[in-house]
Amino acid sequence: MLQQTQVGAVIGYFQRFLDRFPDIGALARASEDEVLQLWSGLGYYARARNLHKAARAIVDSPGGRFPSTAAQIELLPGVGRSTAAAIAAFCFGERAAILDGNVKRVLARRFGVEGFPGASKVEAELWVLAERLLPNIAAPEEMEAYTQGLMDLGATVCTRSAPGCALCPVATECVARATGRTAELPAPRPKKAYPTREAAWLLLRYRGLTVMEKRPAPGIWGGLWVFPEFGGEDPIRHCLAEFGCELSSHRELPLLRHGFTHFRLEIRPIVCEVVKRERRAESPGRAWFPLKEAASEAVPVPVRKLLAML
DNA sequence: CTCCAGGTGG
DNA sequence: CCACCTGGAG
Repeated sequence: MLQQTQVGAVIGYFQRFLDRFPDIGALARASEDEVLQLWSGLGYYARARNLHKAARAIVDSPGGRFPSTAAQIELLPGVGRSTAAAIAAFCFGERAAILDGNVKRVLARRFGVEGFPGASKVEAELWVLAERLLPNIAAPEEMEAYTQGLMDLGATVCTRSAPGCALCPVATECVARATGRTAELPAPRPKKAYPTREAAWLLLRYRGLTVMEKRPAPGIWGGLWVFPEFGGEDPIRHCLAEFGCELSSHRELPLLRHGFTHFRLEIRPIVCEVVKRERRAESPGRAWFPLKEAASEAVPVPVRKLLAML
């Protein structure tokens, strides 16, 4: 959950998640849809799908036990080099280097690493430094304090703005500090203009029900339920042809904007009042939900917002 | 409103 | 290299 997400946003999700899935077996036995329900609103839903897959992979593995080395842990879906190292260091005392966003900032400043962390060349340089800095431990227990200390240094002292250099244990050896460049290091992400996409969403209302469609994975909101999108001109004709629904009226709600990493989505919500629904087999991946319960399904934030307005 | 943080996988 | 989401800061 903490991959690409800050602690404050995670805590509530983490507690609800562990209440429902107290161990790997419980997670493995659950459906992907239920896992996504508990992840709904947290974003980056591939993490949830991967976590679920990882639980099943562990349960189905020969020993049925959680892998105990960084190299083995990294084979799990959704677990990369840094997360694998963090688990191995904290749980098994392995001498493995982590490199999360906070640590990258500490290293970039302390060693004066130029360039944007994320550029592959800079990334490689940071990994070399992270490995080289690992302490020569006498016992596995020592890895915890080192790893936690490094992460906390970045999270609480070597912060992005206004770092607390006066409190920093490595201030005297810090390149950024010595050259007065703590504000310039690490280099910011190169700016890039990103496009706006538009989408019209149909919010059908019929006897306290609404229809949603399951997005394919991978892709945006993969595995989540989203209002049907349509690109046509005429909601009345579209609803009849696609959903067998006769409308008495339809109205637009205010434009809803949602930002992604690489584009911005402008959602035009169209509330459609259905008076008559033709009986027909539901296509797979499309379902009617009671409006009152829809918000507890696996839905992304904009859908949640719109449900609150219905 | 805009900008930004934050790892993994393809 | 790019795709993937959201909330908080400014």
